[in-house]
Amino acid sequence: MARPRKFDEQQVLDIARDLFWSGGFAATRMEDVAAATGLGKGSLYGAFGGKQELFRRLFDDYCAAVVDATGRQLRGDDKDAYARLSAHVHLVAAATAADTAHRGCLLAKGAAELAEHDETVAKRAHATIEALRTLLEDDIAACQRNGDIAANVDPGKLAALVLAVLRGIEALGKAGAKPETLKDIAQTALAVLPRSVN
Amino acid sequence: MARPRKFDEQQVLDIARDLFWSGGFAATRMEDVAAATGLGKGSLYGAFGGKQELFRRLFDDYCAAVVDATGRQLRGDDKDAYARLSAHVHLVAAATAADTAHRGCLLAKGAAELAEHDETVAKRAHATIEALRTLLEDDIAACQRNGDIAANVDPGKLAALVLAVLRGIEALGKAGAKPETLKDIAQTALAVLPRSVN
DNA sequence: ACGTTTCTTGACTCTCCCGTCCATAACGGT
DNA sequence: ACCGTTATGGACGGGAGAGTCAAGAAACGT
Repeated sequence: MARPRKFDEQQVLDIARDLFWSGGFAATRMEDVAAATGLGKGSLYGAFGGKQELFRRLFDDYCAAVVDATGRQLRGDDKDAYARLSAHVHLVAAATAADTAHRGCLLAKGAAELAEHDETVAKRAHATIEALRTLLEDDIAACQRNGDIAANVDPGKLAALVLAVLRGIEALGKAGAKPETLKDIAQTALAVLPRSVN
Repeated sequence: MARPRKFDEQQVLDIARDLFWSGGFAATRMEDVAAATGLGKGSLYGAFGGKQELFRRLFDDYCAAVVDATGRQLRGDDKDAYARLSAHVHLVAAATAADTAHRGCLLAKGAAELAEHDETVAKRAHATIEALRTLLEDDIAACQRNGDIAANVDPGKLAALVLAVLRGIEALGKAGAKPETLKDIAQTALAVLPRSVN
């Protein structure tokens, strides 16, 4: 009954996300998004409403994707819980080291630039962090049930510590730390976790 | 022989720093700086050259101040090295928790927003991080000489880990973590450091 | 006192970019 | 085939903000 869209909404969001990710919110122009996607500005505004709303959409998507990916890495049997934790920590370090453009994490970048002025972004960032912490806590608790990590430590506190280390790795990566340093941090962090005394 | 300045350059830098710190680089207008300092825009541009240069100046000052303050907290006798380390970690957590405006660290914020586009800022941020790491390493080495921390661990790697935790605490604080969580992280991080087996 | 030099002020220009608008195009139902 | 509806795209308006400029003010040396 009406003219259908010529573009894929999700694809536009992905392209826009990369632009905001690389350039930041303020430095990315809607015209850039239009040019990169091949859309006219009218279509862009018609479909997403505005710069702020567009960013919120892709920020939401990004947060959901991060939590989802982390969940897939960390959920599983108690038996492999420690292996998954170790793999995840090393993966974050490797990914940060591989990010030669030092884009960092859109979560951190977006939050740093917008959280103070945009309640929605701030809330979303907070919820994401909390979700990541919970995933870590669940996995660490599994490690404890399986005897890989000392059972006499609060898994929630260990999870918060690991999360801080992971966020710290990203922060240091953005600040230009050497890939080797990042990998060392991951390794040392895992090494100092209290193992079960068998 | 000529008209002297009516304002104190350092004071202007301090005020401008707070503005950039709270609002970010892009969102802070030179007019805001002029209004907050009581200066006209002409004086501002005459004294500092432009927005970018002004930011670089105060960013440099901030970095130097952070390194200086950390140095004063961490340098000293081997005997008290561990106490200083512990105090420092707890202090960072407490300071982050007390930052109810979630301004975070100007170092992280500035680096996130500008490092990609401003080589000077990126280099300065990197140098600052490296300086902090070295201070931590020296103190941890002192702890090891004094028998407070296991001597069979590379102090450089422990320093990198502690630094990551500290940066992570700030990142989580900005993301809205509860003060209690931040303090827990500090405490847990210190608890998992390998103590000497006496 | 006078001139020189530098500082001060705020109005002005110029650029940039968000968001809008409108003429046109494409589709589906009837 | 026609018409209503929605998408398209580019031109346009408007506002905001970075940086400039020129006229006046204040100090200091002579």
